[in-house]
Amino acid sequence: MRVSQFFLSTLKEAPSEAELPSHQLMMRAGYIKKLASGLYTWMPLGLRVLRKVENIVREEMNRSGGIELLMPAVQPAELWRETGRWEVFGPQMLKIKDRHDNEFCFGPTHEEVITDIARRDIRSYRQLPINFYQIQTKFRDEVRPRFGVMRAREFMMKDAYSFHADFASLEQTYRVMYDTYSRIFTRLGLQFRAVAADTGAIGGSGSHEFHVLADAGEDALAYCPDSDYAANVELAEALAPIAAREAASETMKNVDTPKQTTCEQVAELLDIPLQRTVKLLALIAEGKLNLMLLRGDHSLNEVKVSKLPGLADFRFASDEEIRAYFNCPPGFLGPIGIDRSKVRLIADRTVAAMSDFVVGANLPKFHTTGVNWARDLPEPDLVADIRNAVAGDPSPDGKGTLEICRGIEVGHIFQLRTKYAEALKATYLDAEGKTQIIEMGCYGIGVSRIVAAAIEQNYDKRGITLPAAMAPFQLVIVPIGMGKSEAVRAAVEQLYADCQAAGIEVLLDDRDERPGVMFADMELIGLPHRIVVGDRGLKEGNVEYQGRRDEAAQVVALQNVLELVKSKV
RNA sequence: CGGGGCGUAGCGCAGCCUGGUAGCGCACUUCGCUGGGGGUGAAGUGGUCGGAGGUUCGAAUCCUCUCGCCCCGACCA
Repeated sequence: MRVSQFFLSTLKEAPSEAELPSHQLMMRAGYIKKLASGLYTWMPLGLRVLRKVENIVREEMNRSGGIELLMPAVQPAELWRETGRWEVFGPQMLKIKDRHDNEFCFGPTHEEVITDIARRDIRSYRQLPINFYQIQTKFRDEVRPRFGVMRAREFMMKDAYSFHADFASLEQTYRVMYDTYSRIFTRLGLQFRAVAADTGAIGGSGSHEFHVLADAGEDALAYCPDSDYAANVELAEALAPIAAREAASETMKNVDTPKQTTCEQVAELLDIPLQRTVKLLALIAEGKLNLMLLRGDHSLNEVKVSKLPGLADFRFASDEEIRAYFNCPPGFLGPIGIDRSKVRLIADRTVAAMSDFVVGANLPKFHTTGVNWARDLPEPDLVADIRNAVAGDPSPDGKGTLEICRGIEVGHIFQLRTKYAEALKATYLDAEGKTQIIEMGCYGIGVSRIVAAAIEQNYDKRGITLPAAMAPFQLVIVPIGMGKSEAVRAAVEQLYADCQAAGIEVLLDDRDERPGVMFADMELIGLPHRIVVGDRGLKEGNVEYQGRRDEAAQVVALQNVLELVKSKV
């Protein structure tokens, strides 16, 4: 491709709305253009990258026995009412009406449609297992779209759905998909991690997320460097870091904390580590008050809390409710001397193992120090894992301590079991001629998000440094003074033709711009290899080669450069 | 949904407080010089100042409403 016949639109300054490096660079490099909030055009250059990702995903899916099809983006409401998700999915689903006033949605996902296909066309166990997939535009009306195509409303997704006669078959395909996803992200050249995930509302027995590792990631991941344990912190089990409760050594006393309402402030005033304080959170569930006790430096995990008995539909108590129950403002709440017949005390495992701790006195402007379980207050009504795991916690597999890193979720695989098949009555006849419910799995990859995530992981001060597998072109030829030097022109034209003949995706910057302009543009858009041809080197029969991530260029004989590039791409 | 901020040329911004008929940098067009890291000179193109209504002799500027965009938060005491 010649730049003069392509469409480049680079910017020196990023639009002010872009915050993340990947978003800024995608805008500056002219990969994408925004149409409206969460809606982006993939410009020619960006589309080439998107297609690279798409093709790798397709190749690997096909290699693993996936069968591609394409379902409609617009789906009838009727189908969603059958599974009850028309209401459940909520405002994230874009609902539309046709001219006859019939209701539809722009598909946020395709379990209903694919299961409808399965119930119509799958009749026998002989047709199972089967794994359908598609690569298609989805629409989810996000509360807050942000970071460009990272969290857009309209996005490209690969979604696969497998159907099985029994759970063992589902588990087998699930493992195949796990391996397929690992191969896809490896081929793309990304640093990633597969983590155990919460199955959430979708249900089912198994689920893994695939994350591209990046500081800007919206998810926190807990992993053990000494083993293969890895989980989303939402799910990671938090063990008590303290082996056993130590004996009480301090006497309990109230201290003045006139303005100190947070653990941080109290710890600072008393000049003690935050790890010796305990904070209380008042939750209301089933009309009852629950006090959650967490160490001062820990944070509540709402997913874990909602799984405790009687707390499925909890909410945080309001200030007014707290005052009514405790006759004390929030910030000074304490567990001592409260009516335990009305309030349930739920302690995190860590808190249950603490001694001589500091907690609110349940008295305005006072905290209590030297508090000990049993001696000063009855043991908790329930000891449970209610916090987010933190770095330094013991790994749940007992093989070391946890580290925390951040990731961008780019893939998610689920064992759906029979949830949708039951609702939509998707059945088959087994070998005995008996009707059975079909087992299902589903497997998603955020194709467009991968592009943003990859750039988030691969950029420098000059621009994008995408892995070769995703780069829009493999090689750029930059001629210096092409318009003036016939020797340069002849050399680059020959080289360009030779590269094309060799099957290299080559871009020729034939704009006859000043060198700095061309270098800057080509570095910005992220091409892995560059050959510079100028009169200066050509006199000696030389050109320059430089990899996008190389410190400096190397001089190469013109006659050898094609071989060099062939060995690199 | 709550809070904050911003809408002026393709992009980045100034002007608004204190009303007087719109400006800067980049980009773009033409010509010249230049020619290995976003060079330079000259001459240009491009904006109903997000929209509607109001106040005023006069509104980008003041008032009201509205639309859009961005950020933070969504109960962690």
